[in-house]
Amino acid sequence: MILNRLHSELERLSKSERRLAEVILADPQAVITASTAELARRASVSDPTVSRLCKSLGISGFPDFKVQLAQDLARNPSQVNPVISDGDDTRTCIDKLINANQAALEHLRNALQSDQVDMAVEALNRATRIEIFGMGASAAIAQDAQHKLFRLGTPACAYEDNLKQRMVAAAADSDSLILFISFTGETRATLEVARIARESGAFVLGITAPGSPLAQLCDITLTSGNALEDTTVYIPMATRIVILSVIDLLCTRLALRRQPQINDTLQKIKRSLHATRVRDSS
Amino acid sequence: MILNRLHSELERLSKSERRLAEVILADPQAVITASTAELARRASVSDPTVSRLCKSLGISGFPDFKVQLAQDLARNPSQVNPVISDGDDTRTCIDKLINANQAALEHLRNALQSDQVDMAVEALNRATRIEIFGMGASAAIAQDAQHKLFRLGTPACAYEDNLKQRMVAAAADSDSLILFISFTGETRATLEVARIARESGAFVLGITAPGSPLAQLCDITLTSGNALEDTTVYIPMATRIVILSVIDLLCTRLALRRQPQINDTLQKIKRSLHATRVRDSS
DNA sequence: GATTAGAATGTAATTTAATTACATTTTGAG
DNA sequence: CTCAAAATGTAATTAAATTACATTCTAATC
Repeated sequence: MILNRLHSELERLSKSERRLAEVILADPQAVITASTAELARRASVSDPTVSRLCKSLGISGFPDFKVQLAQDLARNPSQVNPVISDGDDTRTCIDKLINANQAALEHLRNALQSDQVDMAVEALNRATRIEIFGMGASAAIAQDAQHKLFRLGTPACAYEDNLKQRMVAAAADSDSLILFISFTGETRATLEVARIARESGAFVLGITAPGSPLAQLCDITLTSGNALEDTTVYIPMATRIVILSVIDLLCTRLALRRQPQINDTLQKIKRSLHATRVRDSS
Repeated sequence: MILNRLHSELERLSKSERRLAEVILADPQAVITASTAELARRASVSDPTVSRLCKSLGISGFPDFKVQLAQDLARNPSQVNPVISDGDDTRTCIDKLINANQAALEHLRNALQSDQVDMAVEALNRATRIEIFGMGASAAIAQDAQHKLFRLGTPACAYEDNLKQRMVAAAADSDSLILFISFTGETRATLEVARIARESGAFVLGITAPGSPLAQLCDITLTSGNALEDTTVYIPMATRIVILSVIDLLCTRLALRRQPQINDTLQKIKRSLHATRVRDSS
């Protein structure tokens, strides 16, 4: 999302460039039909400033900028200011929230690397036992993951309690896979458990912030959507949706991977999940 | 849709223009980064032909054409069949899954009625105690809801166990609000608990299928996204995202409602949730 | 089958838009 | 207060797109 980047980099920009950015943010729709000169005039800056701003965003030039912006606007039609403010009525809140969540998913689309996903699925497939660790807000997600994974044939269990996590991590072996769910990947307690997990020889899979201390300890890391934090559209919920979607993807791939012989595997998944939904009432 | 028009008017066009149109249709994505000259060369026609084609479509010129095309492509993300099938590679899976989830949110945007939301928030605000009931897959969601709600000042507790739910429902009074999370709203066990809840005089709020037996027992019902089931893009995960988003919306509104005196309430929410995320490690 | 009007297309010129190069101004450190 | 570095604007240049015009093709008529 170009507009998000513009907003989050407002600080970084110089006076004229910021003025320009503000004009763009104020009415993005108008930009896609404008020329360099028009836009420059509207922001009371010179033409080259427009080019420069594009360059500083890593875009080759203004025409390209327009095209990218057009695409973004098409995806998020109601690009209202994504930050919820006090005076917003309920309808506005609904729209902003949904926009933010959709944007989060769009972010995920780009952030996910299919080879990483493949490797994670391969590891999940090999494991004879799957342990899932999530604390605080991630505990609910871990529980959700357990629900999905253990239906796919491998014993899976979620642990919220740090002490239990330690014990489970210590008891794990190379047949185990331990899935860490941690938004920031910086919690001390979680890091210690991860170290224990490594020593035990288990495969360590992280859904966390790439580059974080926790990620360093993982065999494979998939994004927790932490990059969304820098974004104006950041809403705590958004990252949860990102993590849930990642887990969903892993389960879907694993299911496909495990039953390649049956042509319409997905029907099976669907049916099984459908049954789930009805029987135990989701 | 420019591409559709291009396709349907192929007949009408002259030889060179048709050749050009075919090249565009063959790889529209490539067009939005190309220049007139590039595109002309690829179709073995002259530069002006490109301009002419745009004009004959009623578009002012090639740059405008590119912008419109970019928007179209962004809106129809590669027209993939949304149902995941056996042969799909990982990338396709990712795209389909994200598309489905985005569509689910779009559905929610239309399904949510702001007056219903307002009434639910009002009820949440009045309650001195909030109980949250979810079974099976909804248990994780209930836990998540507890996490969010109890930070807003009212004691909130999630129960997965049906027996505990019965006891809590029986013990509730008119100061209590009981939130039922049930995708279908048809589970017998849940219905019985709901009846007990009504008798106790508690306010009964349901996130479930409108019109379902459970919904009949609720004072207010918000959608669980059940209508998505009928849709081709239906993916189990999608409804979970719908329910989570509904809960998120309720919490956001409640937070705004409770602290109207402070101008930038959201900053507070943000900060509080930010703190949450860091402190207890999400 | 030749001739010619009209459409289609390409070539070259022109215009327009965008970017680069350079000069001037502003900003902030010492 | 001075100076260096950054920021910004002006003017020149380049690149892109379009228009004007010439040529070629098409097909209808004699």
